[in-house]
Amino acid sequence: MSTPGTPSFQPLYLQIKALMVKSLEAGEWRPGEAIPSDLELASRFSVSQGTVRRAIDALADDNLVVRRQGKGTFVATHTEETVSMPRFLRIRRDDGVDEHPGSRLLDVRRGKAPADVARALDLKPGEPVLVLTRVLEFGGVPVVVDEITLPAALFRGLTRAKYEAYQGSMYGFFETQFGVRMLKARERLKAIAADARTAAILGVAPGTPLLAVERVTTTYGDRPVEWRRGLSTTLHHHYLNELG
Amino acid sequence: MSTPGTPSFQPLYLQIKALMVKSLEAGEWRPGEAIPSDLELASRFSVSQGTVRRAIDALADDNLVVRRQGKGTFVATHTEETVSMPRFLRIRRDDGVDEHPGSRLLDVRRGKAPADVARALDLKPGEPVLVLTRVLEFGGVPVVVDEITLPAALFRGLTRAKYEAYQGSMYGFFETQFGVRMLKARERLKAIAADARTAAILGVAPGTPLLAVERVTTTYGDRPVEWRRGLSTTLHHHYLNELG
DNA sequence: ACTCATATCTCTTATATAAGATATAAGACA
DNA sequence: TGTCTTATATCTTATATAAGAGATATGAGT
Repeated sequence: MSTPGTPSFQPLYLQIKALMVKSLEAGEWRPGEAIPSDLELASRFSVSQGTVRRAIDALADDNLVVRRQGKGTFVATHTEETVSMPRFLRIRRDDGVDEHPGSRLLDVRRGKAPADVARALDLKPGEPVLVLTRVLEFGGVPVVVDEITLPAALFRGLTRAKYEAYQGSMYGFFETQFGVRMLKARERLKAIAADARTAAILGVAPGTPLLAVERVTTTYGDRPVEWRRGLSTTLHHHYLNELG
Repeated sequence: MSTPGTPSFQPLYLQIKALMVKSLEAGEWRPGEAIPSDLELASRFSVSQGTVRRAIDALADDNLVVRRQGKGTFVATHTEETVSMPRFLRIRRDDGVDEHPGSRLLDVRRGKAPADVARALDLKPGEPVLVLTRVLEFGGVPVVVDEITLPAALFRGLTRAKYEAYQGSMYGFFETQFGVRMLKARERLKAIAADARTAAILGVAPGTPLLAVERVTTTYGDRPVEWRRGLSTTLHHHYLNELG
């Protein structure tokens, strides 16, 4: 019988995985780069190739690395998402066309974390944050208004000009410019009535039902590093979710 | 160079997996039962135990089977969800309490598939369907109104009385009474204004923003077998989604 | 209650082989 | 000589096998 609370037996390959996560977190292997080969890692950790493989499989399951046969295993990155669909974006066109939306930054300002956001971000209420407001446009039509709150301490030097100079996705920007890697997210969806300002941006009548998506995004160790709230018209778009 | 269209190389363990899916689909191994042990399967398919393991791992990833160390590998079932949260239900209370909602059936009627539903279910427009209407209640408070459309051919003999006699989740009912196993689902979420009837059921004002969840549920071979549309108040509840 | 045997899944190692990617050497040819 | 093509070697990950030890659950016997 195992005492509740006692950490149950952890297989070797998960221990190896944990070591590798540390290397990733410490930046020993950087996004986009290849990590050492199976055999190198096997000798480094003094385990068999098969055990290293299982550890890497687990990392690949968590989307921390990507394996490419014949080439190597690469640290996952948000900077290669410009071609495909951003990994965390679930809004789609109703007609099924897989369009990559454009992003338009409306505003960057500093502020203090309100109580609820502070709780979600593990900050003390009133700690300095950055608040970005942006619009996602499908085919030039505004569909989503995002309000993105970031702990100022992690994103020192983020300005509107800096973001606009960057070519690529927002998470790619965070990753390359601030070393903050967005790994997981938890979203809570609600339906709300459009306020006047959002309605104006989205070109709908105030009071129109909008899809509200509140997201807490985390990095290594499930540490929350982003809080955002997106409001979407769902006249010609929807939020897609696959249950498996 | 591989000719486009040529089926690319398929590893042995995936072939074994496919064979096992056939056995599951054919009902050789029934929901809740144990499948043969690793070693038995290895000898049956004339491959090593390791290869069988990988095949079973793949089945477990797809939620088709569940492994229990020391006991065996069991065919996944919806009939054991009464204790835990139903696997496909994402509506949660805002206060974080993990409550299992109650289900109240309002109506069962037969009808003909309208064009859009027919398309989603791979039926011809006008083919006979069953339409169930039910309410999900959290702590006795109605939160979701579901309209569930089923191909009549697959659910012959489904009546209100029969469902109410069954103790357990709806998918458990479908599984045990009709042999239809719900494996995957694809949901499209929108925000809409409450119509008069739904508003009355949910106890909100007509026009209140509701979360609309359209679901197409599939069984083996990605064959669609259920279409449903749920309308939820999101005053004290939300739809939870983890992105990973 | 306790121990023990046994059947199960789980993990680790070791060894081969296959398949994809890439660089380099060798040869054909103008 | 210079360039193109082909063959070869050598990386990489991917797959398969076999054998042994560990962990968990169950039931039989004491």
